[in-house]
Amino acid sequence: MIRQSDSYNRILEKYDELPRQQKKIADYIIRHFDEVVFLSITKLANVLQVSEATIVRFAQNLDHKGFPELKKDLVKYYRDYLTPGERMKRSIQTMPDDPFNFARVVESEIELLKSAVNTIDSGSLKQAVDAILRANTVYVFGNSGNECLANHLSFRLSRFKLKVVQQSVSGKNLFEKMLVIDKNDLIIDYHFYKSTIDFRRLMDVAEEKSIPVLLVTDSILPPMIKKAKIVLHAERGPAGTFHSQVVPVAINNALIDGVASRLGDNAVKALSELSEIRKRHYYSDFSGNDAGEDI
Amino acid sequence: MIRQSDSYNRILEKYDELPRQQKKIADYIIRHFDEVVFLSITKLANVLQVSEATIVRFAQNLDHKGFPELKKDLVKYYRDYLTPGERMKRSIQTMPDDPFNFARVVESEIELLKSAVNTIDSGSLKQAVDAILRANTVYVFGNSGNECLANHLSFRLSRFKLKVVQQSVSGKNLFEKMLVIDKNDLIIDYHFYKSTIDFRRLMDVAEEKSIPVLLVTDSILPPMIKKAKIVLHAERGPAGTFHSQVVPVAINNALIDGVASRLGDNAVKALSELSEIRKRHYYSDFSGNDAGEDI
DNA sequence: CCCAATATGAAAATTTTCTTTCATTATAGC
DNA sequence: GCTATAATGAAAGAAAATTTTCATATTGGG
Repeated sequence: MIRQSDSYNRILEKYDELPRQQKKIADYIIRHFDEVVFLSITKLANVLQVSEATIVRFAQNLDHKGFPELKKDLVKYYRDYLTPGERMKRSIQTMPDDPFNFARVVESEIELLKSAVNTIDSGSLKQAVDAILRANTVYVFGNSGNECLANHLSFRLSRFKLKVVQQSVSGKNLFEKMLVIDKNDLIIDYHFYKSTIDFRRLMDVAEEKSIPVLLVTDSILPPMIKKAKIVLHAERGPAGTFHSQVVPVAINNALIDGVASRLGDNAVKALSELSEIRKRHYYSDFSGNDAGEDI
Repeated sequence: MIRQSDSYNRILEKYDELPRQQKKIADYIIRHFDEVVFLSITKLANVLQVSEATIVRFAQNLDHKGFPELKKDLVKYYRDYLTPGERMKRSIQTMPDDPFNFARVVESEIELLKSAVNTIDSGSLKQAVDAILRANTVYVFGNSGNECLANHLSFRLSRFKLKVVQQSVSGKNLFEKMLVIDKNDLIIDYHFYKSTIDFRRLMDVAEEKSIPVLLVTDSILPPMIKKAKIVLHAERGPAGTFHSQVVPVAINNALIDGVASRLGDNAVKALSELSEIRKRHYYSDFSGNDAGEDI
C-alpha cells in the first residue's frame, strides 16, 4: 500500500472535503499511481473527462503550487518505493542492523533475485542453452571474484559429458589459452561492473576469430556487450556494497536446467554412468552405503 | 537484458556510428533508464552537460521524430518490463512449464532461501565469524561440486587481508595438505548429501589434532556433524533434483558480511588498499576511467 | 424554490519544453 | 597541416503543457 507520500497522505486527509470532480481525480491517482507519473495534465484530463483547470485546482487544494509539483511528488514516491532497485536498497537499510542476522542477508538476496527476473528473458536463455549444446568445446572464463562462477558452471556441464574447459587466467596467458579456441566452440565469460584489459582482449580475439561469446554481466554499456553474441544481464545490488554472487549462480542454475532438459534422458544417463564408474573404481572398497556424492 | 525496446535496440545498432556527445547520451540512457523516463530534455541536457539540440539530434538519429517520441518509447518499455511485479507475473503466466523460464528457477531458489532462514541461527553464524577471525589461517575445503563455494569464500576473505588457503584436493594429497594445519587454524568444509572417505579423513585428522571445523552442510546425520565444532545447516532442495548452490552462496555472503562488519574500518581499508595497488601497478596504463573492478 | 457560495469548463495567457537555425568548433581524409 | 565534412551549442522560434480568467453550472442551506 502507498505510504509516506506527502501527496498520498494529503489526498487521504482532504478527501472528504473534495468536490465531486476532484474526488474522481483523487480516486484515479490512488488507483493508478504508476500511470499518473507518466501522464501530462492534458492526457490525464482526457482520461478522466475532467477539465485541466480542475486538475490544477486539485493540486492546489493539496497545497501544491501546481500540477507539475504534484506530479514531482508522485514520481518521487514512485521512484523511492515502487522501483525494484530502490525497494531493495530500502529494505536492506531498514532491516535491523545485526550483522549476524541470516534473515537480513536472505531478504536482500531474494529482492535481488526478483529484480533479476526482469532482466533475463527466456529468449536469451534459450539461445544460451542452444549455444552450449552446439559448441564443440565450451570454454568458461572467470577471474578472481568470478572464478567460482566459472568453476560452478563448468563442473556441472562436464557432468553431462559436455566438453568443458575452465579458464581462470589473466594477462598474457590469456592469449595462449585462446589459441586453441575456434568458431565452433563457445566462450562463456562472467564480467561485472567495468570492462578490464583482459576482458577487452578476450572480446577482441573472439571477434577476430568469430568465436561466439556468452556474456553474463551486470553492465549494459555497449562497449561491454556489443561484441557478445548472447548476453544475460542481471543487477547484483547497489554499487558500493558487497556484490552477491547469488544472482549469477541462479543464472548458472537456469543454464544447467536448460541444458539438462534439452539433453533429456542423455543427461540422466551421463550422470548415472559417472556414479557407476565412481562406485566401481574409487569407492567400492569402502564401507557400505555411503559411497555416493550428490549431484 | 533490455530487449524488445525499439529505442534500446536502435541505440545498440547505431552506437558505433554515433559521435562523441551522442555516445554520452546513449551511455546515460542505457545506464539510467529509470531516470531518463522522468526527465525533460532540459534537465537531461543539464545532467549530461550536453546541449538540448544534440539530444534532439540523437533522438532523430534513432529514427524518432523528436525527443518526446524517444521518451515515449523508453516509457513504454519501462512500464511493460521494469515495473515491479509486472515482468515476474508476465513470464510465469506466459510459459508455465518452459525450461527456459528464469522466473521459475528464481521462484524455487527463493523458496529454498526462505526455508534456509529457519535452519541457520544467528548464534552459529556469530560463532562461525568469530572462529574465522580468531584463526591463524583459514583452510577452506571444497571438492568437485563444492569447489566453487570454497573458491568464493576464500577469495572474499582474502580480500580482507585474512590468511586464507583454498584446498580443493582429494585422496592422499589431503593428508599432505593437512600436515601444516594446527589447532590455531580453522578448517571450513562444504559437504552435502552423504559423507565420503575424504570427508571422514578430514574430520578424523581434525579431531586428532584438535583443529576446529566449520561445516556447511545439508545433512544433520550425526556421523556428518558430530565432529564439527560449528555447523551451518540448510536444505538445498528435494533429493533427486539438481541441487542449487544458491543457499550455500547465501551462507557465504552471511559469513562475509559478518566478517566485514566485525572488521569495520579495517575491511574498508583492506579493500581500498587493494584497489590502490591495482591502480598503480596493473591497470594505470589503460584508457581513462574503466580501470577498476568490482568488489 | 431561491440565493449565495463554490465548483467547473472553455479559452486565453503564461510558462515550460522542444525544435530549428546558424555561427563556431571538432574531426577525418588527404 | 589543410580542407571538406560533420558535430556542437546558443539562441530564436514553434509547440506543448500548465495556469489563470471568466462565464456558466452545481450545490447546499434557508
